[in-house]
Amino acid sequence: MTTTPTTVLDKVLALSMLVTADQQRFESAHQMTSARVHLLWQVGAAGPSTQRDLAAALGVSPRNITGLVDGLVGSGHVSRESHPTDRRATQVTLTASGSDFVAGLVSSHADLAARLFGDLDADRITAFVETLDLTLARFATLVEEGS
Amino acid sequence: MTTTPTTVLDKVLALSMLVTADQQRFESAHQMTSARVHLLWQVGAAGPSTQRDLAAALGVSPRNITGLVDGLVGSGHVSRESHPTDRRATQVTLTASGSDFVAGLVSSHADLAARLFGDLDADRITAFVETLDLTLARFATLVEEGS
DNA sequence: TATTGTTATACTCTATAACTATA
DNA sequence: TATAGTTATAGAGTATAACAATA
Repeated sequence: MTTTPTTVLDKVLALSMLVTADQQRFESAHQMTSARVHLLWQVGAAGPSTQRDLAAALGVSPRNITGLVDGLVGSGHVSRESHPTDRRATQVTLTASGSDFVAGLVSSHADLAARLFGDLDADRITAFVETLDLTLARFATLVEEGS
Repeated sequence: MTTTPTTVLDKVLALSMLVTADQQRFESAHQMTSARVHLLWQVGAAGPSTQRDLAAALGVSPRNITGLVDGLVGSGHVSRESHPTDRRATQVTLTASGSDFVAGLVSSHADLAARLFGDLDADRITAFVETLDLTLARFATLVEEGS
């Protein structure tokens, strides 16, 4: 029985889709959308950020950030604070409720990872990660060739 | 150096995101959106389908399918044919252009898979797929417990 | 009476372009 | 002159609810 490259890729994508479905359950349970969660995650990771920085980090337009922040201010997850040195800019900051949400997100992610990979042999994990690293490195090579 | 389960999961997701980015390049090169590609892929896999069936397969509302099919009829990728036995229903069918597009999609996917996994040792591939299968099986267990 | 697809309406995410306030 | 964010406008994807034609 030979395993084709396409089969391997499809299994990776199947796993990823299941993880995505899990995230969506978390989101709808908290009446939150993916775009807003992404923004909260970013602010949680980078700390208070200007909308400009968030637009760059999320790869969307500044106008889009305005709308997402509007929604998250409305739901009480973030606040707009004045920038200490640049009066044009605002700093998007997590509220207590926003911090709680991000903490829940992180722990839900860690829980899932632990239940998926926590019981596997150390050797198996090592080999698995090695293969992933090889593949990710190969992607970088492809991008160089492609562009 | 210990590898945490979260690190493993994040690498899987990183690979998946790169694949997704590759798909998006393909889509924008063909002036196509993910939702429409998904519908075309489904029709390619299942053959001519009612809009009802497509709604169920894609997990979206029937109304949504109406809009997607409208767009794909406009771009010439599908046509609405009358259902042979049920006069309420329409059958969404690939045109020649739609079939070409799906064929391109399949070969692009296979190409990427070959470049990512084609040169790896057979042993490494076997171990990798085994771990993926273990993890996917574990997901099924989680879902049973969860619901 | 139930089902298929459409019209009506609305919300979220996304984009570009023009504008205001600052730098 | 350039930059940060907003208003204006538009389009795609998504949803529910009401309705027509057909089963």
